Amino acid sequence: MAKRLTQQDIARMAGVSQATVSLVLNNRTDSGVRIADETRARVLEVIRRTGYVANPIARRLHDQRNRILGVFTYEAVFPSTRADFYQPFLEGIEEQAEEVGCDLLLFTSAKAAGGRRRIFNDDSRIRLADGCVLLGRSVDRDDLAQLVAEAIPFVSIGRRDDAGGPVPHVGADYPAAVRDLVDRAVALGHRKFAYVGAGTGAESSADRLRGFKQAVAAQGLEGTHVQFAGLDQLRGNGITCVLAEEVSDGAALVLAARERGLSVPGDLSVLTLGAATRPAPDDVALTGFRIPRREMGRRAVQALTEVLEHGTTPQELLACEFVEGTTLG
Amino acid sequence: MAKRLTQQDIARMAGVSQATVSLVLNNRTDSGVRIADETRARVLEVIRRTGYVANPIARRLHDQRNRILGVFTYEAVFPSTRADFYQPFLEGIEEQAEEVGCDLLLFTSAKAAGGRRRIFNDDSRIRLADGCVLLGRSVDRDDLAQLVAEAIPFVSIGRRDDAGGPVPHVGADYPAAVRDLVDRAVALGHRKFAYVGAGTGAESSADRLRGFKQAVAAQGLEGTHVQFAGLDQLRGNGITCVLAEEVSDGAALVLAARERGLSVPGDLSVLTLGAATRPAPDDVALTGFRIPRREMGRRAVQALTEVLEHGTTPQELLACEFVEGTTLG
DNA sequence: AGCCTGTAATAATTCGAATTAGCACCTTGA
DNA sequence: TCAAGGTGCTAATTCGAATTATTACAGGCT
Repeated sequence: MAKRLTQQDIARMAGVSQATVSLVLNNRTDSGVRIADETRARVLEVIRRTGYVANPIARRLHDQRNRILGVFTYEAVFPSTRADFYQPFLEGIEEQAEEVGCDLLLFTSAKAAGGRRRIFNDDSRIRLADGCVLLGRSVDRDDLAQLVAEAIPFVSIGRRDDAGGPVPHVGADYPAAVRDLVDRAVALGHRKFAYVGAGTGAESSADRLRGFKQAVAAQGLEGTHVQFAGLDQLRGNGITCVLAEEVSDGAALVLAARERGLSVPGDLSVLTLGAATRPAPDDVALTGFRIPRREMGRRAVQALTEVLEHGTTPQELLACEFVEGTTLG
Repeated sequence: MAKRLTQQDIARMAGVSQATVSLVLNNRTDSGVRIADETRARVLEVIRRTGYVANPIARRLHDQRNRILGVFTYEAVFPSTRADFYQPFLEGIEEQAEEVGCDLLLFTSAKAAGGRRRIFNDDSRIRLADGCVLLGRSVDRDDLAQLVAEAIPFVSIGRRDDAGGPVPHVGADYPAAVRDLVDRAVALGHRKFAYVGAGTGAESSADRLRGFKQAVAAQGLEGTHVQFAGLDQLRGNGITCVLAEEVSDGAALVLAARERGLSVPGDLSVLTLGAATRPAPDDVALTGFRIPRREMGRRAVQALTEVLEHGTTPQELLACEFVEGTTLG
């Protein structure tokens, strides 16, 4: 197997020094560097003849960037059961990575010590990348704290509470989106609301519930919070509008109501808050909002670029887009 | 911007030399190298505390392994329009990569000079990875030849013709799968067949058509080949069984026939050969075969491991599984 | 003391390309 | 004839980790 050509080889063939080859190759014409046209031509001719291409490895060693961005997820990204959630984010990430000329490193080697991957284990490879995008509904708090403590350049997709310091993130503005939904419902005459879902745990859940509470408080209305949707219970309390954190919960509620002979949105309005932890039927046109997942992916990579270049700590919330369905009236 | 830690830094902290850190890190215990347990422990402690990981670039400049496997595709992998095709392969790739403890590098930086990515451009990063899996319906012949010529470890998913030498690949055994379909149809009484699809260009197309021709020849029957499916033309020629390369073409044919009041498979049988270049409706239960995409992904990574370890040139075709649908009778 | 034998660690070099400092040569001009 | 200034190129160093050759030192033996 023919050994790869080096600049030294080219230099020898052209009867010049390795430095000259490098200068010609990089077309350096700035101050203090001059190569005679005749020499330049001779070197270029040898390069053309041999088809020499600079070894990217050696080249990267010199500047301080590998042009590799890491993508960390707490579970495998490709299984189709996870596709609904990860896919749109990754699409944006890939797009922007292509834009800035970086390759993406998926940390598949992070062995699941007990089912779930960890960023920091005895042989963490996180530093292989120049920086890292964190992807997942929730993020291990210890991992997060360590990332901050060790000043590893990273950006979380999804807002994160401080963890021993501010956490750079690109999230969705759930409070605003939920408030908007409540306000629309109020405008249509609704007065008694229920929030169905965890409302706690992951920041994304807490943010939604917070938006809900803010909205009902601002309107001076009643709003209750339950973990699970009990149709009878809701109806019994005179609730006319339900906000379901999970899309699948919302859809299930609509189907259950209709099965019971109730009209949606005639008797009950159901709004969804976009969470897609579980796959949901797509034959129910729920009213709610769309999480700008792809855009979040793009922005996360842009933010990471800023972190890498200026050492900043970007935090940004993107607006969610209202989706006109058939379940609000 | 916090500079990346180097072995020199670790050495300073542990009060030893850079060489010692390297030796400890690589767990070198062979002849002539000895590190006192106490020293080793001290160095390891600093490494653990700092989360230091060797710079892959520098490491790769010197020897040959990074535990990074590259994945090259000629287009973005994540857009949902491409998901049907890439997803199952990637699932297998990710699975096996996790198995062997390697991270995956997606070459998103390969600038699309004119829409399509290229492996070799002025700053090819292919060598960042230990080896590379090539993914796509067709592969640029020049790229392939250069990979072979430069002895870059790689494995193609999908059989490839020689390109200045044998091309390592893990493919699907289309000829056998198509022959099997024809034989089944013959057993049910069919005598006149048509193959609908390119049948040329990509190896996967050519292989299918070859299998088709072999099968009808072996049975001494008639088989015609057309690029596009014209229902009238097919019927006019007395054809009773159509093999459609593309799933979407097969589905379209079935829908068109039924719209025309024809019965499938009563009046016409339609078989699909699994190509998923375009998204297809999933409400038509086509009879045909399943391409073991996920398994191919797995095997490709295994094959790549063999290439890396033994310098072999594995070539393997996996069997396709017959899928009993409702369109053959 | 002098010599040998292990043991434990380090200095120095290597990989390939980029960069900086500086050398050797050639004109000019006084 | 010699300093000044410009031109064209190269030697030497750098990046970070791996490896080879070498040194330093302790303890045992004659």
